[in-house]
Amino acid sequence: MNNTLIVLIGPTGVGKTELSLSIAEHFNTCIVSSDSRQLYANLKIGTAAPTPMQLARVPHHFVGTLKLTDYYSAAQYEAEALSKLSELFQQHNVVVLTGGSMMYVDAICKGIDDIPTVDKETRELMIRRYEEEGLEKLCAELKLLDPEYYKIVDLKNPKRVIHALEICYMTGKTYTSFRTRSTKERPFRIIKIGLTREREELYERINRRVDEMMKEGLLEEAKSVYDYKQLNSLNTVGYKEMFKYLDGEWTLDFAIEKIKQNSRIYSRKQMTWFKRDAEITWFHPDQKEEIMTHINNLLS
RNA sequence: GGUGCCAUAGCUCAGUUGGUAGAGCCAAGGACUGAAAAUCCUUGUGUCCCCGGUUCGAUUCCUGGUGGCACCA
Repeated sequence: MNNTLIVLIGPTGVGKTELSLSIAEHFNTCIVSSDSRQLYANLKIGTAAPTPMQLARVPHHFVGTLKLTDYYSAAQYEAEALSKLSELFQQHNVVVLTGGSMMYVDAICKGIDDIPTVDKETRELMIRRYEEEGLEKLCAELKLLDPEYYKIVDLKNPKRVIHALEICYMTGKTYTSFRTRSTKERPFRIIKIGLTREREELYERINRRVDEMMKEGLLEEAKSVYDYKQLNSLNTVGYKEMFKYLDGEWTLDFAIEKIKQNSRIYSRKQMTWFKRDAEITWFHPDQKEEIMTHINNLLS
């Protein structure tokens, strides 16, 4: 029997965690998380990370393993998660992967190009140049250094332009030369299950979950990491809004509304990404029977 | 009760020297390969409060009404 990775995806708040536990328990296996924020140990409440009780039910990987100050990226995740998977497949025929970080999921399923990691100095320099010289100047530079990528890159998106330039400067080669955009072969079979709900139903769940987070102490959690608020790990829905409140810019009620709103927007962005993936078979989270039948049909 | 001001997109408002209107927010759609819960892009027909009047033509000017706000009683 082939090793199989069951990939459970869907927008935030749809109900991935609970279903992933059921499936993992059914196959007596473990869960690999694909969530770029649940990775951080100090962001439990605001990222709706699995609770201690849930963690006790099924072994999880890549949950709460990072410090807020750690640098991390989708590529690092790809390497570490693949290595972890090959280890897990020695014990299990089936492993469950779940999470909402679209690029992390794709990094595992399709792989991403082998591009050097940008060092701290280069990134800081480029961010400073962006702030001092402006985006247009950097675009003009990219046009000279990598005309091919210049033609297709979103010239209004600073992160894309900056990253391409970082690679050009660090390697002396064009960013294009690293961009193969090819899909990598994986030594396991992948079954993609998408979870979805009616828009209204999903929004209600998201709104309710934010209220729950507040009751569980999201504000206290945000206070506890306030000193790190400028870090990328805290450029996260749930925390950035609480910081606005703590800084006196927003009222608490307004900040809570913004968390709900930004979570709703995030869920739509996730759906936009997942919609174009033809390999996903979609279900409502309540269709547990149908999902298990679907998986078992593919496994047999 | 009197006087003044206001009434335009789901919300906050701009504007039309009279030729039926546009910003921000919201919302929706999209992009996405080492910062991704990030970052970026696209999308605006609405009884211009209601009834009359003036006018070739009124959301715009005028009478009256309704609602809101302020001040005076």
